[in-house]
Amino acid sequence: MNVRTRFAPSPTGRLHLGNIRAAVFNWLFARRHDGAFVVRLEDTDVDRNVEGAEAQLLEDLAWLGVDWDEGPDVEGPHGPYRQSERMKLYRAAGEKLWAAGQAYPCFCEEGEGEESDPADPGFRRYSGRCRALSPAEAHRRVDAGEPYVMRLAAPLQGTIEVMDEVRGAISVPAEDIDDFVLLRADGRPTYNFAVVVDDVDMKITHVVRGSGHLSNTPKQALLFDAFAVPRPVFAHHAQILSPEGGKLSKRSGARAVADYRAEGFLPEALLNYLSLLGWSDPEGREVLTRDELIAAVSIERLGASDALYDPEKLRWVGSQHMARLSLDEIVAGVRPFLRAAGPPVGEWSGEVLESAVEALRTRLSAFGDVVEHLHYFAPSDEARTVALAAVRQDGSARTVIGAVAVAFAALPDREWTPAGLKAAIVQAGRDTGIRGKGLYTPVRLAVTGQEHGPDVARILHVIGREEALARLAEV
RNA sequence: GCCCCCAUCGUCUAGUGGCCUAGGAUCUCGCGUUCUCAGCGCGAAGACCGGGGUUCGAGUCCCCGUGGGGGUACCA
Repeated sequence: MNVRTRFAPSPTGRLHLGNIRAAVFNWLFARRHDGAFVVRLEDTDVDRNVEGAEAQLLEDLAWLGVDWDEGPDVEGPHGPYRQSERMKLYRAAGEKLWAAGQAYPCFCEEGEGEESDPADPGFRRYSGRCRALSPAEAHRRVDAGEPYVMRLAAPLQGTIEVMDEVRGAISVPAEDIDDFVLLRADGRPTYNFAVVVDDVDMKITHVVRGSGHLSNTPKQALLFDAFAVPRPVFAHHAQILSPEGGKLSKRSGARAVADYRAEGFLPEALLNYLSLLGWSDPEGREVLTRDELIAAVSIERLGASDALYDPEKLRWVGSQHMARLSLDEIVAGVRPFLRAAGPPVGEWSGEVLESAVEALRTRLSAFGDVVEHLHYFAPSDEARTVALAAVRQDGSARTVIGAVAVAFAALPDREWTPAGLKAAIVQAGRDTGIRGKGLYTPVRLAVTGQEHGPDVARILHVIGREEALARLAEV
């Protein structure tokens, strides 16, 4: 079978962690089987469409490395790929179902003709009143221009069974699904109808999505049946919930894909983390490349229970991917963030830049993290004041600083390197008879204003002779 | 209200009746490496939601309860 999957977002805003999850799996799955991945825009709700959202959405997908074979901006044999441009198709599909006796026009006002149950306050269901109309009358009234909606002639009794690849067979009583609306009075399709018409037309073979869509599935299955086409494979995976377990909303950490991008997060790492929610590698690996994910992905390994978004683990995955990068790659990734930080760090280049990145690389989950660690090179005034005071109070420390300053001053320029500086410090230690902590800490304090941080020699290399000597002289 | 789905360490998960005195990852803590921090290595702590069944045997199967998620729209 030629696998075809799709991602069908609404252009209502940025792509979020929640909605991207389905895109990731569908894409991985299509690639795994050399199939096609289709992007379709569900923009039938004109009021909710947001200007520019479509372009951003595609941009976010592209950044993630999720590429599509057919979509709004790619010609394909099953287009157009915007629902707003497919209106004729939905109407035609409605007519077809009517002609086949699977649907019927309904002339009731909205809310009219519904059954209710005094014993069950929340109960509401369309009675099927217009279903009883004779074909002749229905046609007469439609032809007369009377407003109507098209409803599905849903099964009256029995149970509707749907096969879900993740959770097995699920069934719902037929009475719980009424003759829902397919085409609105203004001719626009409802969500469930548009989805199925498109999935049929676009020959979608696997519908993989979050468990939130599970309750739509029986309705959609009924529609596939009404069209007399085979149902696609349905698979409902875990949905992403907020860290607290509630719905993933902006407040609860549902960040836009674009935010991660802006922070310099590695797209491959985000892809990796997302795939880990509700899916597990048969070999138990947790850090996987794009290609490894494609090779490993399968519906069988999808989980049924919802997963909580865990920013901590995301960071860890990010750091793991970062660790696999070469120094050059990190330098390149970090450069824009350094530039934005302004001088002097914005002007680092060559060996100095490399040294700085080498000093910081184990602390990065994303390129943008680099700015949080710049204080190691450019300490705040308060930090230095406090640190300097501590050094001045300590006779041994002052001795060290003096010796180190002398050693540094004598260091040829070409030896102003991490190795050369380290040697100079060691030499100063020998001269003063002070070693270990007593030797390094005063230097670190005087230079960085902090007790902890990356290799002191590296920091000295980065800040340069002039600045380094100036700081030591302040003691 | 009614319908559907879900339920293993705080979190992500492995586990398809005996291999489970429940494994891995993250997080936390300790030790080691090291001038310190980060990283890395090693170790510790930490879970089968509750109650009934079925079975020689249940984390694994069934039922009920509880909790969570979703639906119940001429929203998507």
